[in-house]
Amino acid sequence: MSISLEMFGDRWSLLIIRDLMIRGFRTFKEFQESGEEIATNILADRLRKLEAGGIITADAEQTDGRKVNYRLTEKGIDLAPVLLELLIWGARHEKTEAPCALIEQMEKNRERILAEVRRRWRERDPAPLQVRGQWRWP
Amino acid sequence: MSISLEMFGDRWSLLIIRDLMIRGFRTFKEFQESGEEIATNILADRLRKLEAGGIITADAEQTDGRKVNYRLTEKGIDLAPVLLELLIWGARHEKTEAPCALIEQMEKNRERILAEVRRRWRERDPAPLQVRGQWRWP
DNA sequence: CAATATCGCTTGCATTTTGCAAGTTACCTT
DNA sequence: AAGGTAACTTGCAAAATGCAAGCGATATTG
Repeated sequence: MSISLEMFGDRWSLLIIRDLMIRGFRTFKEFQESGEEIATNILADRLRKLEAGGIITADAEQTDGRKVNYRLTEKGIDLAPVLLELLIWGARHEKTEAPCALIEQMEKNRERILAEVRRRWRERDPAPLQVRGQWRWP
Repeated sequence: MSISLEMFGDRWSLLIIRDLMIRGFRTFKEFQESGEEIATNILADRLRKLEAGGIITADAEQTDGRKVNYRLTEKGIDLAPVLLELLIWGARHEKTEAPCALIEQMEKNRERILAEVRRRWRERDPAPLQVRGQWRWP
């Protein structure tokens, strides 16, 4: 029962997936300016590898030929439960900013949050789940 | 909502955690000989960092002063849901060996498997995880 | 239409991390 | 006492990463 080292073996891939899934990122520039400080050569390399691994797709935008839209595939969006559990764990064990209510929220609403993430993906809704550092989930 | 790069930012930490949690590994030598081909200096470094991060403990064994027993802390065992979701995802998307039954097993028995993992941790049961003797985790 | 800006990269090189083989130290067995 | 074993450490080579600059294809502006 092995762990895919394709994304969990490096520092950036999972952050890219999270940003696609939760923050609603779509373009190279958004990743570049996200404050994560990822170098552009590494970003290009990781996007290439995630695409090769069937986790994201890269399509040129219609209205602007320079832009490329990156999106999660079904395989990619199926990582939502992993991400959610990871965020729950992080909130419980790694945060100092009173996260207790948040943890309860996330655990109680696990299925609802996952459903919402999947709905957004299906409908190509680009709005982030997270707004200005605050959770929008009721 | 950030992802802990302490373990998810490198190639080996998560494998070490999995081996502690599921395969029942306890000692340096077991990791060394697990077939993962991790270099001993890196292994020592990762064990040190996981300990510093509060995810594992390192205790000298009573009966043999050379041996060190590594175990997950509560913070560490709380990663079980993450691991399980990751294994489910891997089984669904990355395996060729007829995993359909296995996926169903894992998804249907999610809570039972987690309970079993936690029980073994609580009782310090070193046996690798099996589910009702039906199948093993290689 | 020409000049300029933007987007998604690539390139060259310095720095950091990793991998490999060979020790080293403390402890255990005979 | 001699030899083996467990858990490391060390030195050096190889690979991955980070950084700054540049490049080609659009798009926008004047």
